[in-house]
Amino acid sequence: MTTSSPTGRTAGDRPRVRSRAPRNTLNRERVLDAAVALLDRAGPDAFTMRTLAERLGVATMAVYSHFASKDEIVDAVRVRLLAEAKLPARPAGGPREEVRDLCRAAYRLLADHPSVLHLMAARPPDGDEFTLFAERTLEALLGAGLEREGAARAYTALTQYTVGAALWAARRREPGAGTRGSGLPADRYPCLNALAPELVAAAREGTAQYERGLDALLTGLLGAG
Amino acid sequence: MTTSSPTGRTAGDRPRVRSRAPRNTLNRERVLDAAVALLDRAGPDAFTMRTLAERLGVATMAVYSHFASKDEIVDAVRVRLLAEAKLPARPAGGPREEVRDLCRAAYRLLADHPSVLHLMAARPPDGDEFTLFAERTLEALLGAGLEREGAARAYTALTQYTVGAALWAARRREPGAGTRGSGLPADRYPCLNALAPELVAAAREGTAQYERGLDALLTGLLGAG
DNA sequence: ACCTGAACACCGTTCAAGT
DNA sequence: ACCTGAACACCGTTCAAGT
Repeated sequence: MTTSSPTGRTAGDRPRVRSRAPRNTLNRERVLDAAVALLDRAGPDAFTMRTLAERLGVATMAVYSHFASKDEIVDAVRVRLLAEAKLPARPAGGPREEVRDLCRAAYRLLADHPSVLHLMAARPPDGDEFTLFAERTLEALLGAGLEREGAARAYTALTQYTVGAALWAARRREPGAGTRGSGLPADRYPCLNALAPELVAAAREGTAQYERGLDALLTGLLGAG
Repeated sequence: MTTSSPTGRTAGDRPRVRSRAPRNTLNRERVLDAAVALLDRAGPDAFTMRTLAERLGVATMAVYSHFASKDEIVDAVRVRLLAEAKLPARPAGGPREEVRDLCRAAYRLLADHPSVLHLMAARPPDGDEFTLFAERTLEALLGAGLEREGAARAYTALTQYTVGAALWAARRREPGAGTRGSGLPADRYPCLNALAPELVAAAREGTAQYERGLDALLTGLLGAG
């Protein structure tokens, strides 16, 4: 990836020496690109103003010329990724299928970008940035026959379930997870022991597990359509 | 709260001066008590080894005589609170009611202790410490007629929904939340605008909203019992 | 064995200074 | 206007020392 440096710097013993960066290397766009990449690749713990600046090849404080604080960057990342979410085209199947496809798209976004997940868990979207998804979901719920309060409740429940499921799946994907079920006294916890393989499978599955639960929730909310 | 100090220290200008604490002031129990209190009262961001030690009236490093790291304390807090969770007595109503009551108890625990919520979101329980809740829920799901795989999937979906809903409710309870719905172009987002009051109400409700969604999910999972 | 204070390697952010 | 480096007030944790 590292082609010959345009600055012609010799690969000396103190590579940290950075001659002053060109006047307009940075802008909000470039900062956000690097932020998303860093967040997705290294996780929220490694998302640091110092390493972010390092990836950008610039001094730490240069970033503060474009964002007032780390929180402002985090907010902007969330807005960008939610805006990027590709919502499905309106399906032919009717309102129930549309709700299902919209939720699947939201789940996929969260599963693909663990960073957004973390950001959503820390501060659930409460308006402007989530508008398109919310609008179309509410429209479909109303189209499915729910009255106003029922549609609002159904939308909330669907979003809560989607975030919870994505969070679960993301954590299961991390290093030390998965090898459990042992160490439980079989006489005290017979069901847990008997169903250990199925539980591990359900936890490992992610998408398939989510979609089964989603169908159940939709059935409960909309009827057995 | 501050009664006269047993050490007879004069209320001088440097209250930070702490004469050596008695030999056995600390133990794991006392550390965990203070940790839970601090976590619940001040939130995860304020949960610091330094302030924890301060609450205990002891030097920061004293805590490390009983726990190897901050993570170990966090794990122990999670285990303790999950163990403390009061599960409901077996109801007369049958398996569906038992599942519902177990989930409500789990939601109440998470809602009452935002700290556990944060800890669960960061690392969902994967075995030993969650055993009793899992065992009884799985037993009831099998009793409701689900086969092994169906029970495991249902348990997973219920837990995911419960964590997601509690997370949502907890964040809604924080300072700047609630006053939204304005600023949206009504022609682009007609449903969102029309349902704004209902959405705010659903988000604000917490428990009632959770229980409606739970009933829907149970209906979808178990049939219209 | 248990508690302490100084110190180390981090972190986000302020500030005065460079161009 | 934009970028830089030193500095400040934090953080978790190591270490040598006290009792």
